[in-house]
Amino acid sequence: MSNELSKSYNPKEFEDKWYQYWLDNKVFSPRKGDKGHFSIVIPPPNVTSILHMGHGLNNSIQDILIRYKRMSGYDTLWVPGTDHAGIATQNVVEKELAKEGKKRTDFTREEFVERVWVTALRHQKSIIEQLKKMGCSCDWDRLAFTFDEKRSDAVKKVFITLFNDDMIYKSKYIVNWCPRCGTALADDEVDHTDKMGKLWHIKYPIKDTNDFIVVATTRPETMLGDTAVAFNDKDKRYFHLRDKSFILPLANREIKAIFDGYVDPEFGTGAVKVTPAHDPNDFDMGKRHNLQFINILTEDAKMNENVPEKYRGMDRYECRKAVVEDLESLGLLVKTDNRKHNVGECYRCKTVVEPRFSDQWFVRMKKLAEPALDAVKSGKIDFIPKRWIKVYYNWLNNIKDWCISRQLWWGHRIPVYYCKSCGWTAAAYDTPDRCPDCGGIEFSQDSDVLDTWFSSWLWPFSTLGWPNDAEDLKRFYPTSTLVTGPDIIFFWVARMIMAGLYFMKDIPFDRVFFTGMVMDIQGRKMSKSLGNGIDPFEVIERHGADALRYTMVAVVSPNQNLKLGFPKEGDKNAVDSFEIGGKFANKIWNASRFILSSISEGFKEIPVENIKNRDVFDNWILNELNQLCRNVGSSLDKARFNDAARELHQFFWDKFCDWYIEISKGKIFGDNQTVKNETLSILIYILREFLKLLHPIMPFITEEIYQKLPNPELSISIVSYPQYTGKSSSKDKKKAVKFFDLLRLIRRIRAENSIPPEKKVKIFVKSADRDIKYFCDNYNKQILSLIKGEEINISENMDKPTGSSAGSNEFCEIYIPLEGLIDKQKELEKFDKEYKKIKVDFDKTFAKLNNDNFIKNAPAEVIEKEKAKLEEFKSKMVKIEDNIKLLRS
RNA sequence: GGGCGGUUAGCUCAGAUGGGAGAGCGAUUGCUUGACGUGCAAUAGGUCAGAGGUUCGAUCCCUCUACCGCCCA
Repeated sequence: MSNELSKSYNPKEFEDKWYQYWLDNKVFSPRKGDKGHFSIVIPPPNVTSILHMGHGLNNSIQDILIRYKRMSGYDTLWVPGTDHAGIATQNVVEKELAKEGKKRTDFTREEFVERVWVTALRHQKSIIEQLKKMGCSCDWDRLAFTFDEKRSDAVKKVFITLFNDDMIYKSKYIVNWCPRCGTALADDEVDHTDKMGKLWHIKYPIKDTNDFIVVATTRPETMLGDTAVAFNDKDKRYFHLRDKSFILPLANREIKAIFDGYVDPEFGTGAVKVTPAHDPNDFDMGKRHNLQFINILTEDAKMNENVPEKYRGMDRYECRKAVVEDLESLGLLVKTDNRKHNVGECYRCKTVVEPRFSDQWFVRMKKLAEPALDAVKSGKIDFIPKRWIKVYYNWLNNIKDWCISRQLWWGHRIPVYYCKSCGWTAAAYDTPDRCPDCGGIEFSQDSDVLDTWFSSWLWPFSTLGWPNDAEDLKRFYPTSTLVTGPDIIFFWVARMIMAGLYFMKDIPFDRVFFTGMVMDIQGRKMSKSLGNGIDPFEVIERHGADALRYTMVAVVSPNQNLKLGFPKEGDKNAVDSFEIGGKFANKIWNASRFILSSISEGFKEIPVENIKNRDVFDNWILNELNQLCRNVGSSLDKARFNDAARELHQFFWDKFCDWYIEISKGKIFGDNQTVKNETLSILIYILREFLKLLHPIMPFITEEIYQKLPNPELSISIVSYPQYTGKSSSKDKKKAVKFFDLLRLIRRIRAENSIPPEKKVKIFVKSADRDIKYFCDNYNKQILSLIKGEEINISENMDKPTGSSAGSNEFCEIYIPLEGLIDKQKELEKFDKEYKKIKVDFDKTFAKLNNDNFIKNAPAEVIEKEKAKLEEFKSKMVKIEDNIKLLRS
């Protein structure tokens, strides 16, 4: 038959083919249904480079949700897109230019931006290809970019609205400044790490005395910008200095003493130098005490004209060295300690940030934060895992205004215009025609651009057509689940909730699923500098996209980061985490191959409900499938992806392949044509339903096989997801398990006695159990083939044949005559060990049941269960005792 | 300094509402078994970090300690 599968699983042969097929048949387009909508907006990957493993995980999960909901009959939309990533992308291009020996400033702003566009679009193209390779079922007709025309309109609209609502203001403020990027950074764009540094203790002479005060600092060069020395306002030790001033060494300026609650009297001498233009705390004190703000650094962190001539033009670290040397030669350096202190670094380029006093734009956050807090507190938005809620609360409760201006070229230009004649300022879509104040006609636009997050916080509605009254907006907003990393809970998640509530008057999504972070096998973050990243596309190359997807979802746990290993070319010892998925795919492939190859010409599938003569195993596997439908569905509903993956794996491998297919062989290779057709029909049915259940996780292999089964529909992607029928019977389950236990017991005896496989053995079963007897009589052929037996005899009463090895379980005893091959001593040891093991359990249960308090307090059903356990242990023990007696006699 | 997580088999991790410790990988042993050696069968391996407490009963709840990680100042 033409429907046979090729000999081995080779995903390359069909993955691309099916993706194209899905596109051609518009499988990913929304379909109106009666179940309402389910929509996801992709966390837009940065166009700084191609995708990494974090994206692999994140997008696999989104696709699983989308495909699951699509099959479940929802009107489903997954909006794809990318992020222009202001600083990051500009940095990438600047690095490219540096390789050519050029700088950004060698170009005009327009030329440079043009150049960034080229890079951005190139990366966007790769990202889209990669998402397709992974099988992501995005609706590509709705592709968005945070910096495209539609999103730019949304950004302008939002800025202008907030500006007019007095929610945006411009102010001189001390911001985190990255001297390499030449721009301000938001608080959360600064990474803080503890680093070993030095604490210098410096003498500041007190004016008109021979006395001095000692201050300590980790950044001595900033002293050139000092404008005060501060003490705690309750520190009596220094009250006598209240009206004194100090001579600032090196600069020889006079600075005054201030008293402020901020100063910790326990720290050092209790005296602190104050540099209002270069330290955020000092900035606050400077404002409180009306100090002078002296900026001593240029934009690239060199000393400027406000320091003594000697130091001008020096880099901040060079200057630090010079200052320390000079202080030392003047005898003003008291001592130098080693000290751990906290250093802020630019999250994009790792340069140490410098607090800088400058003009910046801010959004007032308080008013936005409150409803955002309520949305989560009231449960309108749910977080998975829940613990992130606390982190979210904590941030919103301590919210600070958001610095949104960036001194970059790549980004949304701030839509603020200044009248060149009178300074009149307004936010507008385009350059105003005429100044309403002075009638002037010349304007300049603010040169700064907006923080990237100022466009991404609009993503859930800007992608659906806002600010237009778009159809998509009505149909898909609010979106359903957001899948993202907890590292951007402040940057992005919280702000999207604020923007949604402010502009749409509704939450942007009702559930946020936070993924774990992808780590290398040693538990370190994957990073370019460590070179420990795994390229998802190398994994696809080796194992296929299905294996990648399955593995990540199987390995992930809702609370935990995930560790993944993947050997580089030629490295044979390294762990390959993705084998899990590869092996599973291979198993599915081969089992399917077996089933398909058993279909002969002219076979007609019989609907399962029409098969009347189902046996114990048919009923058992159908019931297991029904349970599987329930478990997988509920796991996916709860976003417990690893549970779903495990359940599917267990069902298919341990139940379907190991038992059902094996047992069915006896039937499909038998003479009874009706039994053969019916069994094959059940095999096909189970396989097909399983493929549907698995499809959201492994879309390609499931489509490939599904299409080869009889009567496929257009695509497995759009058939209904199998549902739990509500009915389940455990009757045949108990019987089937009894059968499996019987075979396991026989196999164990064989294995323990190292009986060679070619040796066919006679088996004697002593049992009064009706089911056991039934199986021995009716499944003789299957049993003998599954355990390599010659014949099987069953009787309620029999003596143990001499020279036989024995084993027992709750329901039966098994004897296998071995004609003197058995080692009596070994046999005794085996029973002894087994007996001791059960005895421990027995004693525990026995003690429990003899504890009055237990009987008095424990629920009846628990007591019943314990009693049943006791009986079970007892019966096992008796059987083992009998065997021991026989051996000894 | 404040907060949040983690500590379960050699490794990676599961273990809803407390009631007989699990999976995958790895290890050991034996297998060209009518699809699969990316396989089959069997076996071994755990004071559930430590110490208290609550309870008839604790891997699970509470307190403290140790170590590891993350976030915020």
